[in-house]
Amino acid sequence: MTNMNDVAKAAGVSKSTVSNVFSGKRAISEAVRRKVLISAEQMNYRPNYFARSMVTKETRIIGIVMDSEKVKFSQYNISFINGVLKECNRQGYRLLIDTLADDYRRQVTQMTSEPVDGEIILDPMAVDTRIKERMANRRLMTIIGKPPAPFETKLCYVNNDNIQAAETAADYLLSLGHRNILFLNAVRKHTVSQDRKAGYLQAFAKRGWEPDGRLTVFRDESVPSVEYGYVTAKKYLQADPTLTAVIADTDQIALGVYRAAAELGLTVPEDLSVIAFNNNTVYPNEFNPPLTCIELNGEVLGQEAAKLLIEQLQAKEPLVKQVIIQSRLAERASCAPVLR
Amino acid sequence: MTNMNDVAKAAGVSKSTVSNVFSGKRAISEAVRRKVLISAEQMNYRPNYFARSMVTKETRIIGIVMDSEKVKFSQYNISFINGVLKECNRQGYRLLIDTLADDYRRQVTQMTSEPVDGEIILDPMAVDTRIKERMANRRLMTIIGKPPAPFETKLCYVNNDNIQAAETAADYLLSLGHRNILFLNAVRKHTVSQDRKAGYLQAFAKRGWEPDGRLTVFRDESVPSVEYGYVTAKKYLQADPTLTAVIADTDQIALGVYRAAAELGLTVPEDLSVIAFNNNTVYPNEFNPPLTCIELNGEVLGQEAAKLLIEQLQAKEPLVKQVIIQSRLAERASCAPVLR
DNA sequence: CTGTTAGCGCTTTCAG
DNA sequence: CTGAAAGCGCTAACAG
Repeated sequence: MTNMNDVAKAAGVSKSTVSNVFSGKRAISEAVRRKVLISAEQMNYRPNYFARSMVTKETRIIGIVMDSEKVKFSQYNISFINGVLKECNRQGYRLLIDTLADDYRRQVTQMTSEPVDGEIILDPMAVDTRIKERMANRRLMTIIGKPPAPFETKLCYVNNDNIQAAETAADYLLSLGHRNILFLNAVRKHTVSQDRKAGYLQAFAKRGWEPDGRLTVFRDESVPSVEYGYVTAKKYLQADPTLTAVIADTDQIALGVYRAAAELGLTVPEDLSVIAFNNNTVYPNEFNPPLTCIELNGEVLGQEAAKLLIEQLQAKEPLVKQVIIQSRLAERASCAPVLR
Repeated sequence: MTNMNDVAKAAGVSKSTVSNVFSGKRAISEAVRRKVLISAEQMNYRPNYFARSMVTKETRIIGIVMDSEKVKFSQYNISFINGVLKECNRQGYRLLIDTLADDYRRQVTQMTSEPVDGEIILDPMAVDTRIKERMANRRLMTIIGKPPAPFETKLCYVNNDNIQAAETAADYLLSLGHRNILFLNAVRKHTVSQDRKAGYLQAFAKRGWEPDGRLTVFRDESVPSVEYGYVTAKKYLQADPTLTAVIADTDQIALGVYRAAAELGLTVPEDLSVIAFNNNTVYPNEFNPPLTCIELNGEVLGQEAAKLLIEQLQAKEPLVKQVIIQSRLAERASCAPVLR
């Protein structure tokens, strides 16, 4: 590999002149600049990324770390990633999927600093060693979702307003006259599910009511989405004919609900209203009937996360800031007033 | 930041001993090893990623580069990425989304070597500067899809067997008695579309027939998938009542076809058979009727791509190898024998 | 505006 | 099995 010295010699200038041509940190006369660039071009030279990073202590790479057990992007993540990517591109950063399998993490030979300036942490958990460890090392990060309670006021995070989202969903159904609403929530351990439950309760509370606690179901992680929606909805709908509406955690779960309804001879939305949280506008629109949704804008979430992280990287002072993203109701055709 | 020297001093050993403890390149007595590890732990030390990379000339990061215009993962890409990630994890590599906006790429200050050992190149085009440039610099890569003709025999690539896939689709419809089959193909410029067209023609040819050339339509990139399926299918179906089947490039396009059919009073599959290429088993299964597909296994593609790239990285000799992935027919309920 | 010099933190000879 | 010394390719501080 040809290096800076070679280029300097070929162009008949000093190493630091070449450095400055490429880093732009100091003005260089146009004549010299051109000479250097031509030599570099001929020799097919480009500055070495690591050598530069080593001295500047900056990589211009941000990491995204997910739960190392799953190491798999979901439907949900993809729009998020696209948002992150968009902002990275705007600001000249690269994105590293910064998850190593646990087998590797534990090996001493793999114990190195992370090659990133900062990280976006996905799926924070109530007890999260990833976050603790990074705080101990003063690494910069932004969390997606609500961080564990002890850190909530100390960290940067970006989150959907899950309380508002769930309240909007429940309130919408209540306003259509529904009273017995089945809530097919996500996995219990995540903070999202707790917030959504709170929002759901709040919608009832605002009217001075309280829903039947048994109508909030938490998902079992091992069951696929559609299956979860199908099995659970079928069970509850059969057991309780007064149920007139379902809130589903995702559009795929709603699909399962549709199937259950069809099998039970229930028509959506005449006999059963269905609403879901989701962040994909393509499929829900083509469901039969088109699915009314609370649209979570994953792309905006991702973009804000990247923006907030990069803001931290460039700030002189430590920065603590939260960004909460509102979601909105997209009325389509899966909800209707309850028939008396 | 604490460095190797600090740890060496604290542990009362030399720098190179510390180095060997962390790199595992030379055996170290258990007593010394433990002493070093304890000191490191106390000082919260981890070897610096870049300093190491700089001398080993290895990053253990692989890049994935997409068309820098779009910088956006599609539905299609996600399972692919998951496959790549799976293999990276298995082998202890990290994944960098190695796309910088064109504005940045063109800046001299951003001209550096890429911080990766090798790259996976997405969406190769007939004339692809990304590939040319990398070949000139002897960078290691594997291409996804068929590389531009001049390089086809010189590069590693992984591809779906698109000819086989399209032939299978067309043959299936022909065997059901369909003769006038509309083919809603992808964008013309990609090699995929050409291969699929070839497969489609081949199915006819094997029976000594030739389809009406006007029945193969290429997609206009600017139109969203569902829209493309809807508008095109509607137009052709109205113009030509002898059409009894459609091959759609993706499940979303098929969704558009469903809508067109519904509007024209055509029932799927009785009046119109629909089949699509796709790599998502969740949604198509829940369509009404469930969509018969040629299933492209994106995850396998991704995994093989990563495997092939890492194989190159570790090979002593240059390696040229191709991996072709077969796809299979998933019969669901959107195709039926043609009625006479 | 240009050049000289001293590291950044690690691995890698090469001697012990 | 351990240690000393020489670089990897770059930037930054300083002097001209």
